[in-house]
Amino acid sequence: YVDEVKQGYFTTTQHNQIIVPILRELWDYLDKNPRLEKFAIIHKGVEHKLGLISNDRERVAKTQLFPNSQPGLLNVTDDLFQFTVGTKEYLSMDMKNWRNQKSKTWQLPWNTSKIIVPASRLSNSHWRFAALIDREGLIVGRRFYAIWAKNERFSLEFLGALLNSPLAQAYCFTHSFQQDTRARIYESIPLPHTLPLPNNIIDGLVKSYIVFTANEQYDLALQTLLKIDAELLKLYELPPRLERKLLDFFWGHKRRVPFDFTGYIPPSFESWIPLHLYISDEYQKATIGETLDRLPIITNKTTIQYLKEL
DNA sequence: TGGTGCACGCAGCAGCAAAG
DNA sequence: CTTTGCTGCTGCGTGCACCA
Repeated sequence: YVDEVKQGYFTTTQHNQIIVPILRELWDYLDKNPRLEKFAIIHKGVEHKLGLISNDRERVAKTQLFPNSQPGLLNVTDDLFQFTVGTKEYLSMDMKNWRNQKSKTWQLPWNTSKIIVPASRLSNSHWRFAALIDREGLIVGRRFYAIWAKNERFSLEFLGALLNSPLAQAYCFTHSFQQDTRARIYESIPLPHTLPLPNNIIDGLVKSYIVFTANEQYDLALQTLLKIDAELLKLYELPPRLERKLLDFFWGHKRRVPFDFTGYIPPSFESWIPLHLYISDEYQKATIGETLDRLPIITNKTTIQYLKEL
């Protein structure tokens, strides 16, 4: 007998089960790409004294500003979405509440701009988490990680688009089996070989998306979000077949956004057209509502079920 | 300069709770 | 029962002091 795959093809879980990650072909294709850790530094949020959160949460977090406090996030809320968050709290900076007096996490530059991602998964679906762009200088508790860009040329809008993209989300889904997404999983998200310059098209689209969602213009927000994903995927230069496989991975899964988003190109649409061509073509001709009416009807249930199970 | 041991702070595990 | 999310706790890796 001859071994047909190398041992490295497999990954082990914490229970020593041997598994083959989903979308293995895609991750192999991106194996030589730079990883997030090369361009960004990630830290866990601050930690309070043992028992303090359970017994006296009011002492560390209030809904109103109070002396020696800073706006921030302590727990995940229902209105935490990709790019945006509704509910914010004010966290006490009082050293008496610190888990460790010498902790460096409290000294981090919280009042600077950064990306915030949750420490635990937000859903069991293929959309695992939501990345926020924080320009307010929020301080976060240990249920979150903060991500600072190492390079000035690396815009926060691009970083946010990258983390919220189907590629990063699929990567975390297929590489993490725990309740929590570990820092090293976020750090190892593959990046495109060539990064865009500041003020690129993605930056503008992300800024527009945030405005549209704030104004509850969800049709425009959905169109913009599709464009963000399309522009970002273009940078990876994936073979159309692989890009399509990645997008189909999300068909039927609810995305963490304040409107309905459950898929890209219907699986019954059989040609391997890249997303940017698919939406640009549709976008020229019609509004998104009309587009949805004109989408091909899914007829082959076996095919759909097969794609869902991939 | 390199080797060793130790202290400490954080990452992540175990287990709980709430909600459906 | 499952899903989602949280906190208490602790093993371990990092970094530093000390020594040759």
